[in-house]
Amino acid sequence: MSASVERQRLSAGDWELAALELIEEQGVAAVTVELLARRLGVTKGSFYWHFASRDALLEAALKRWEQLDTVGVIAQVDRIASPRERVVALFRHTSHEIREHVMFSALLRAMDHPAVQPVMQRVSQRRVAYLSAALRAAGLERTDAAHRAQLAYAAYVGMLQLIMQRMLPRPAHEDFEAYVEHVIDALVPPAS
Amino acid sequence: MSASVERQRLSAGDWELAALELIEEQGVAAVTVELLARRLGVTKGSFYWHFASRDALLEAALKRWEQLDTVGVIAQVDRIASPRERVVALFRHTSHEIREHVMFSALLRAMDHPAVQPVMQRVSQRRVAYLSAALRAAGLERTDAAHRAQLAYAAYVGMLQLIMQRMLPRPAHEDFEAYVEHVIDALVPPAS
DNA sequence: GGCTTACCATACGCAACAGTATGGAGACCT
DNA sequence: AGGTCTCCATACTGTTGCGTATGGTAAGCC
Repeated sequence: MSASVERQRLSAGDWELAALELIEEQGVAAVTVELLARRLGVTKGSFYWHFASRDALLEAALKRWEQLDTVGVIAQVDRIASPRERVVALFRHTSHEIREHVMFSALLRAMDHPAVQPVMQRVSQRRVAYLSAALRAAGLERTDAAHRAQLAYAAYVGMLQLIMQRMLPRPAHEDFEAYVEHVIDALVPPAS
Repeated sequence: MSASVERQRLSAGDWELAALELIEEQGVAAVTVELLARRLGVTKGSFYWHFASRDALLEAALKRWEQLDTVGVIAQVDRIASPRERVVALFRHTSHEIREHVMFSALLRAMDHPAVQPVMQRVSQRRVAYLSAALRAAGLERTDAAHRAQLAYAAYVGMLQLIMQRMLPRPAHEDFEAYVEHVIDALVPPAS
């Protein structure tokens, strides 16, 4: 089931990774100490040796996730020379990588939790700032780029919610492709 | 504090309204039987006379909310003759009414709950369908109108999340106004 | 004036979780 | 070989919140 099962002795990192897996599968609320312990084949006596509290685990796990996110998409797209193509590539890449969005959507549902909020805040502001800079490089002026970046990011977050939470029917593959092209057409400034 | 306080005998409707108030203030998770009873000046013995369970109350309250939502924005905007102006008015109205979004945002955070999901699904699909029809009347063809409606609604949902959950800094009034105009410019088709 | 109905109080049981106290077993040094 | 450190099991406490059982009281028939 999990890659980190079947070990005799655990480290704090093992608990963090198991927590991230569980968040991805069942959301933050499902991360209980005893369920995690069962999954790792130990009891909660072990957990409280590694962590002071459940919240301490969550913070550590989210810190780890934020680290991974920072070196994620941006690093891959950043080498594209043409500013406009860089933005387009960002949109397309975002639309096709499903896996990473599962985690993001799970965290989106847990914004109530005080440990989640600051992480999501930092991640979102970093992403919007990057997108805004890219749009400015692609020809928009400062405030337009900022507004367009917020609009695009809001559309991303919203569509993620709408589809993942089944508020809108999950579109067929080809229809979603057409939607993405529509979005690119509407939100990416034309080539200069 | 609440309008429904200071009554001797309660009806099921009083509990539903109190539940909606609580959801708006503190979210769905805060709706516990005993807290509600304290607010209404009674004990839980009363509650379980009116409702079979906490979930039954939630369903009844949400049903009531959905009713109110249906006759809400759409009815007010629908009388505007010009299709394009109707869409613009829809965008502007949505941007200025803050109060209603508080409830919507609270429900957005509770999509995990099985009673919330179908309500939000119906409401969202109804809104997207209306917006799509309006955009088509404003000159877009069928698939473009559908995609644009989804994009706009996703942007609404996403921006609501981003601001209400403090993932992005709450913009100054004038800056938000400029943002709304930017969105209208980007998403509403030009006058024919 | 008794009887029913509607609404509410009191006092439970129960399950889920967080967190604590304490001891034990193995690895590893010296 | 003895001691220490690390990791874990067991067995508790405490809280929160749902739901139930049962009795009480006021209002309205008859």
